[in-house]
Amino acid sequence: MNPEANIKRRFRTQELDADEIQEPAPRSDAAGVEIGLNAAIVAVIDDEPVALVIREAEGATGQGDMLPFGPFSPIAHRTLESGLRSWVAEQTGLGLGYVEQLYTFGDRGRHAEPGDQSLHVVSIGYLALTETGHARDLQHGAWRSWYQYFPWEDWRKGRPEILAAEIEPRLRDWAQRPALRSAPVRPVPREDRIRICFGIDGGTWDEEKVLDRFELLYEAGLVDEARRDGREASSAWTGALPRLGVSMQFDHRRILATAIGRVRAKIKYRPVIFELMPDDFTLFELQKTVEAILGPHLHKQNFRRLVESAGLVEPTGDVKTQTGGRPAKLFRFRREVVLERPAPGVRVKAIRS
Amino acid sequence: MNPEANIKRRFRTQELDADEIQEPAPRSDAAGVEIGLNAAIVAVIDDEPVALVIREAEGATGQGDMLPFGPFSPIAHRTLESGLRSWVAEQTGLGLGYVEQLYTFGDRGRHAEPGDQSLHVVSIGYLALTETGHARDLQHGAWRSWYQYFPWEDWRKGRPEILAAEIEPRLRDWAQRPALRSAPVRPVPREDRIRICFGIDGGTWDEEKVLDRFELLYEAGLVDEARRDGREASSAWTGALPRLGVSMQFDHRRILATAIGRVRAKIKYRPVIFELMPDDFTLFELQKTVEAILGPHLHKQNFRRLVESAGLVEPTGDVKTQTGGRPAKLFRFRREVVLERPAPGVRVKAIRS
DNA sequence: TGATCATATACTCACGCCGAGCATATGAGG
DNA sequence: CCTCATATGCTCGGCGTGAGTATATGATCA
Repeated sequence: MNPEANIKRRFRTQELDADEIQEPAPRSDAAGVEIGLNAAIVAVIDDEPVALVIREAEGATGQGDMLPFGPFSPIAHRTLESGLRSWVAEQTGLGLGYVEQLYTFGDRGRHAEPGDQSLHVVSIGYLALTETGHARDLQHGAWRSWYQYFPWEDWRKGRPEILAAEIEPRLRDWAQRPALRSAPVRPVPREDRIRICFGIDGGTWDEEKVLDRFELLYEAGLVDEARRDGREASSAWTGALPRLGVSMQFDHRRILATAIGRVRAKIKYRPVIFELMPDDFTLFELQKTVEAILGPHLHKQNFRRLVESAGLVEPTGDVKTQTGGRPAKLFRFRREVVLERPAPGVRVKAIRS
Repeated sequence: MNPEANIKRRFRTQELDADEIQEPAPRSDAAGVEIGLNAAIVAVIDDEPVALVIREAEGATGQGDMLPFGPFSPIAHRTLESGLRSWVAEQTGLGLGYVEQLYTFGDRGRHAEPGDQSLHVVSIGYLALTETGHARDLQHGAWRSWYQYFPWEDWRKGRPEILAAEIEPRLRDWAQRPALRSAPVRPVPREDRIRICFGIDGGTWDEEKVLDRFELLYEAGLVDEARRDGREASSAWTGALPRLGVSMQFDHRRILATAIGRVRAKIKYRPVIFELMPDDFTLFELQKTVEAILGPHLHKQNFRRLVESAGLVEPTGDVKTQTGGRPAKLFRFRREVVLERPAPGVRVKAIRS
């Protein structure tokens, strides 16, 4: 049995995803699939969470920022990850440290430039974390706050106004309109999806659902990428739509959303936060970095107790003065924790026989 | 700036992964990358966790079982996931329900048939969960206990003997030998990796680290796939190596390992376990299914309390007799929970301003 | 120089989750 | 009808964690 010699068209099984993407007629052939490697590189600079973007010159053909990316070449690249590192090094001058694969996007139309709907690119998104010190080595590109692309995710000053002012009314309007081509077996009502994603009507805001929120806005035609991809805008708001965040080229904003959600989730069960920290830091600086990633404020004393009792840090012996008050003890990451604890806090804990 | 018109060979940045794969000379050109869609389809039949495999006829060219898979065709397939569903339907007759992307594997040599080391295939692995009832609709292929491929993961009867008898001594031997080509910046000593992955010397067994354990065995040359891919076997044991689990073709065992780890992790924070259950079930049947996935036994009363108090199930009103004792109440999954709770149990909880 | 303030650090308490054991209900099978 | 196996219900104790209060120490400025 050799399935590779057996490419033919076949019937569509029922689709479970509630996706309504328009389908342009494909033009390229089966072999013409290109693999794009995309890097969402995250750092925290001056307590601001930032992503590394390549900014398009004004008036250029494309529209908006891009993430560093390039095609995967099986000749030049030993692995997918090394290919990514090469592209990032070439395009930005940055040598990556921590790198983690996020997701592979392959929907039609998502990664399409205007006028060329048939380019079939499968995007493999990666998350990279960079220490603030290294972040300043940048040669090309720019660090840009990720809240410029997702203003509704910025809860540092309380609930963002854009939610009640712009997003929620338009989403409610969209929820009233009939779904066009969705054929999920058991569709989740739009009202419920909105409530879950945006935590309204008694729901709670889950800071990890960054991608879900962006995809909902995309489906509702409320972000520029949706209109660019040919999705019709909400009829009631056509022409009067404000830009919900700064858009990006291709599906890069989706990849960045995936990255933000992943970081926010991961720092809770893996010590990846230290990938963003310099070698020595105060506990308050650490907390500020965590808050930059997660959003809302944390309880200071409990944060301190948590971090110390978990054995995540150890004091260096030095202190940092000029903090505006009592000098703060400096700490460093205890790398040995990963050798000691398996993974802090699992839910259903098993009992040993 | 157009990175796509800029494919050329570039220097290698430092590699952070501790990988020592041999690198055959590439033969295909840059455009010849094929995308393989692979499905790890999981079910629980008679309290046994099983995966759907295509069994190779005896004496055929390849060696070992395969997961259902096929190449992605941008013409025939609207999305990656619909392509996967098509391939599975064709090869097994099974219509998939819950499907989730796992990981994209792209290392050289991993997905290579003997004698053709230059085939460049990027494998996108998927996890699918199938209810026991649907599982019997199978037309081609076979359900096979996943512990046949990973006997060291089977802790239902206590710690598997194969660990102390076969695996640990060989791993300790491997740890003593010098690393050949690894060039990580901050290498984790082999002893520590073994201790973390297999929970020996005071470590704890983490049932989610299925992939880490398999990759360690691969690196140590202790699984058949490693030898097939050209990795030299442990010198001290050459010729006397027992097979550690049943091997699979290509990198399918690695994908299955990823799938097992993902299911084990995911049932702890998402109600995916019900994708494996029939509509009506007793709480003990539910517990048995969870235990089939996770391994060790759970505390019965606490499991019951957890499931009920979380609002995950509701009684149907019926009972199931002939259970050998008092008839058990039948329950069904309360789908509304996903509309109510965001995600049970996050670690660092944020306080509202 | 000393008063004042801001920050760092320490201690305490209470609630709730969860591991663990005991007790009771109910029907099957001999 | 007795016995057993399983289902179901209840309770206790420890620990994690949210949250408040108290103290230490140095910067800043009148």
